[in-house]
Amino acid sequence: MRSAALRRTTPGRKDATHERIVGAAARAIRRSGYGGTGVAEIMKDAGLTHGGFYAHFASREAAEGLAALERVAGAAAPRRALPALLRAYLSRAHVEGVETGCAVAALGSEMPRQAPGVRRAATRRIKEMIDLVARQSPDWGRPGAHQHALVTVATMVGALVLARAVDDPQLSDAVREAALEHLTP
Amino acid sequence: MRSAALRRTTPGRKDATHERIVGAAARAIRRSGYGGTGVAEIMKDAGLTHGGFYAHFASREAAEGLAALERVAGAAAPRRALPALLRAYLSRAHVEGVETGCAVAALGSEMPRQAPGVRRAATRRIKEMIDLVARQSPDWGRPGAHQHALVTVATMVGALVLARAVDDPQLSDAVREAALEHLTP
DNA sequence: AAAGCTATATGATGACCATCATATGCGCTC
DNA sequence: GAGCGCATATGATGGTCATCATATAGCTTT
Repeated sequence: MRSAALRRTTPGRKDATHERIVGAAARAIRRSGYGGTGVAEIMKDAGLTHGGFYAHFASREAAEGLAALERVAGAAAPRRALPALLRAYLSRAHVEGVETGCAVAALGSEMPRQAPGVRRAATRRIKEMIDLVARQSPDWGRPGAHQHALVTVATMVGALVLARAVDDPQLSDAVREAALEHLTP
Repeated sequence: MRSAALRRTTPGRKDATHERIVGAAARAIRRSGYGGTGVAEIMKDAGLTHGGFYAHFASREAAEGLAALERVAGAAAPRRALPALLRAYLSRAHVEGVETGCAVAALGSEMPRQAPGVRRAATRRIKEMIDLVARQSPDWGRPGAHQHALVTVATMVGALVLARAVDDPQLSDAVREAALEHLTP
């Protein structure tokens, strides 16, 4: 059906498809939420059909646990300094790019009702995000630096959630910009 | 079936039931999310059965739009001064009381994919929350006060979302307390 | 106190979805 | 270059859920 992209049995190719499915699941879940994402949607996103899903995962839940572990653009990517990270995190592009952006903001309020495995993965991601911010903070090492990172992350996530939730573009921009100015000295 | 609570046709009683259903829907939605809340769950919460739902609402979506408008404890309630409001909002009780707490934190990351009516209602709630904080801020009226309120609300919501998302009680408390100390001077 | 109006209950229907059994067809091996 | 093994596709099945048609029962009016 597809041309060259779809070798069938070459050793190691299954793993590639597997990762493609996980990536598609991560995107679909951020787009449609945990409950709203069906197996069919995930597989269509990966360019496959729903039946083949179970050659890779035991159940939908298993896949969602993994997908939560998927690399999170906003949380893990940039090694730049804090101001640049903040500008990227609080950019209009990130507000509009729910599907590929920070999963903590996209799924945060759904976490309390997720399966334990999913919550564990989310907790790990959140800790990574806090550590990332803490290490890039100017007073890294001083007392209170960790607390300060907690607050910074809370403000980042809260501002992104609000800027996305609201259907008023002016308010959305105002939230982003107020948070950005507050956080960048 | 029930004893005295269930008069059938007394004028005005339908409205009371109606409000009971809206309240039940608001709780159920905060508990189970927008997609995860079924008509049966809402009606059971209201002490009725699923069929009667359609005597009150045209569809599930219609009810959900209304439920989003429902008064939100954390967002609309207290007229006290800012520090008291913050202590309540960032209390452990509020972290644990998803069902009756702030709907913005409980549903924020689900908002981008909701129906227009729901988003409009959410936007109004968020604006009310911002105004509430702005009015109670000590520098109410001075330039920048509104921007400052935006940041305060973002930090409040973000901290609550994170404290609830995480499955590590210590981290949950740390986020709450760091945000609280940062916001109360 | 009987009849009628109307709020709620019961049960049916059709859609959607996760899961699984089985079919198909691509490359690798000989 | 023919057959075989394995990844993916197809189609079936059972469960869940929203919606609706119809049944029931309590208040109200006379």
